[in-house]
Amino acid sequence: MAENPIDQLLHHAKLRRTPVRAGVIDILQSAKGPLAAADILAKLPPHTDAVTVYRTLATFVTKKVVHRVRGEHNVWLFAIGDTENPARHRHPHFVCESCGKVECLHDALIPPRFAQSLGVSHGYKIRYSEVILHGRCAHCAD
Amino acid sequence: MAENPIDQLLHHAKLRRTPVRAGVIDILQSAKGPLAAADILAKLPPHTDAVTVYRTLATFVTKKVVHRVRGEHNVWLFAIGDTENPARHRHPHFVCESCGKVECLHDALIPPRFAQSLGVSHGYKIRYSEVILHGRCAHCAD
DNA sequence: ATTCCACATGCAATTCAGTTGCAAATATAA
DNA sequence: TTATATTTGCAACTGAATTGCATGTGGAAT
Repeated sequence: MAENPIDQLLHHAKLRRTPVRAGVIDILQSAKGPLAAADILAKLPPHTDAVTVYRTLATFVTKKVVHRVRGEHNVWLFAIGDTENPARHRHPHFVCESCGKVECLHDALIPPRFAQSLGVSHGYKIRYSEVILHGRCAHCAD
Repeated sequence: MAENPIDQLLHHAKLRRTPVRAGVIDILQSAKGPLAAADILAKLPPHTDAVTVYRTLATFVTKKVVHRVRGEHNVWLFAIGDTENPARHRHPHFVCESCGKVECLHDALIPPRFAQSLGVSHGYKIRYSEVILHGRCAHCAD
């Protein structure tokens, strides 16, 4: 029972270690940004079942192992989150409208009470704010 | 050539007046919030073709007659926008995680330079900020 | 009022992300 | 090692949205 980082992550989330789960975590950990299920599937060993990947990702989202963002075309993209600190999942994201690249702005902080400052009607309870910045990345700008 | 509001809107957008276009505008104008293509289709006369509705909405988006928001389950929702003032399309939206209702926060203002304040990397050009507040509406709260 | 044609529509077929049901396989605790 | 709750794999399905193409039409030009 070697407690490498992946084992720790899965154990902490109370999930069994399976090849697909370990593979998905490994892929997301070395990814530069959020990936679509199809991208992840393509990086997994051949013949890996897509349904298993979808279910793995869904499980990871509910267990807060990963978080998901919407890409330009309403496709879910997944990124490793901070299991210890769920609030860390709630960072803004950037989408490049030219190359489609998506980035997590890990360190950006959505101002506390930001939602309230927007004038939500009385009686509404805000749980979290989804912030997606659209523009052009350094590579695609000008 | 009666220049009622719908005619004005279409004429301003340099689009021909057709029954489906007029119907979609009429439906969106009297809607309480953003609607999915399927909702709009359901309110149009029977046997209206779904493809026409999708194409109509796509045209309206590019002509800035309407704007679109993503609902809870990655489905596009459409709402009438301010054709005169495109910046008005860029308001925050609210999604109720309980009943699924989506609202335009027409009057809320995303602070100028909000995006910049989030610490985007150098060289990135932000075109607009997408803000979606998730929570529970007054009806679903507590 | 009539003509004409770029633009808009209708239909059928297709794509693509994601889901569901169920039987077989397997990770882990006992 | 065994027992069982979980997870996987397969096949079939759903639902949003798109595409190709032939037909129809709004409205400017005549």
